[in-house]
Amino acid sequence: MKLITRDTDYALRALVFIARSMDRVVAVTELVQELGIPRFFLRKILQLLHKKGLLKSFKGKGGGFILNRLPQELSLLQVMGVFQGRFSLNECLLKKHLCPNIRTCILKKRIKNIESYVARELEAITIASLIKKYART
Amino acid sequence: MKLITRDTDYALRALVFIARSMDRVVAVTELVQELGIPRFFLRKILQLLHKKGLLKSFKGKGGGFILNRLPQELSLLQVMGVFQGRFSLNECLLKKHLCPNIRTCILKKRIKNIESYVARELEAITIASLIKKYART
DNA sequence: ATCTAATGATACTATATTTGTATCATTAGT
DNA sequence: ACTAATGATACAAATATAGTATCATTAGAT
Ligand code: FES
Ligand code: FES
Repeated sequence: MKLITRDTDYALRALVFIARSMDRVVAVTELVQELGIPRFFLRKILQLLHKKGLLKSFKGKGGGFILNRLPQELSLLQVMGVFQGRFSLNECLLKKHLCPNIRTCILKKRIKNIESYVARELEAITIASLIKKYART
Repeated sequence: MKLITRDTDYALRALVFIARSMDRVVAVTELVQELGIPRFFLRKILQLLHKKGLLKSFKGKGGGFILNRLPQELSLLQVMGVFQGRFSLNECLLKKHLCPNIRTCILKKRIKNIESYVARELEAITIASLIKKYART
């Protein structure tokens, strides 16, 4: 089972490419050619990133997208948030019959700990950290 | 987005209940009454747990299930494995165009680290640790 | 032996999510 | 006016999740 869905994946790649293009406006056509993502699907993804404020868009001829955040403030966690909602393991594993001590439930605490660890790590994976470390072919 | 699906969830509750019943054979009917899980769905789940060797089953009148593992050697990770397959974030986020240094890819390493952390934690959540800490109502 | 209450195996159905397509309106550069 | 881009929105296909149903097999009880 995968934690990261395809749209998150595609979005991340597009964002990395756009970030590398600095302040140049990048059109969908270019991204499709570079990344090999189905055109209409990618458009929908970029439109959503725009609606959520992660991208700035320009309509009309010569239009396209640029980042609307600093690369160091744009994380994988945020991108996942856009397409997959908030990450969690599961609300409550042992319902009332099996786990009466809701206040002191240690299992719940352990689950929350895992969740926040993962969230922290995914937040640390920023676009900036990705464009720094990898050169283009 | 939830990491744990319903069948894993149900399976865990059933296993906890069965573990608490010690060496007594527990039938589906009893579990349905206690846990309020749809009968046929629960049957399918238990049959799969049996096929995967986590439960021992007894057919015929007075039949049912008992654990086929020591509670301290039966973890949430194993149960998830049965119903959801191996947990992973995503194979490779930035394919060859964006991430040419496959051998030294730091992103990949970070992702693997998150995965193995989560796996370790989920393995530490054993049935034994659950039946010890919570009394029945 | 027969009845009965349990699981084994397997196929089917329904619902939700993921993934992808298509169309028309709007905008802006030339 | 023409053209090349995104915005909004609806539609459709594929897959995964959740749940049902049926018949065969087994073993205890009488
Ligand atoms: S598992 Fe939900 S309160 Fe303990
Ligand atoms: S992300 Fe796949 S090799 Fe770097």
